[in-house]
Amino acid sequence: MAHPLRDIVDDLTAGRIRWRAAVARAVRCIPPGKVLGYGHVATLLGNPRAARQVGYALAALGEGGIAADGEPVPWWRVTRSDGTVAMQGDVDRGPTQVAALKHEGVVLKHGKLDMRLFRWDPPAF
DNA sequence: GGCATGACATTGC
DNA sequence: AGCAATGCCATGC
Repeated sequence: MAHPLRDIVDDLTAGRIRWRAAVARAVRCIPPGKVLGYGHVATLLGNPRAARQVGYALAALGEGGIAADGEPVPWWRVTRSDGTVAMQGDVDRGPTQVAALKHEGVVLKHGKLDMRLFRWDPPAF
């Protein structure tokens, strides 16, 4: 397993894991201080058009971002491709995500973050 | 299998 | 820049 992402994609395509489980594992690969767009995650998993389903998978996370496997997921490192944060209108999750990002050094200017600067460059595989 | 539901992306105003 | 209309597809009923 040279690259964790490769294993995830393999498990997904082989039908060993569900889509949302693949999303959870992929998001865990994002290092602190970096972010990825929903579409980026979908692309990594081999389904470029399933951006919306990435959001759906994250929405299915339990309290505290705990996935079905019991492990936490750094869901706050996933933003919209234009650099805005989803659910900003949400009194709970919106501010929480912004605060978590800021804690890792990801600053937002005018409600947006610079994707050119903070987007994670995944290892090729 | 059909139908509704979305933490999105893209395009066209 | 901002907004509406469309396309998308995993999940659950």
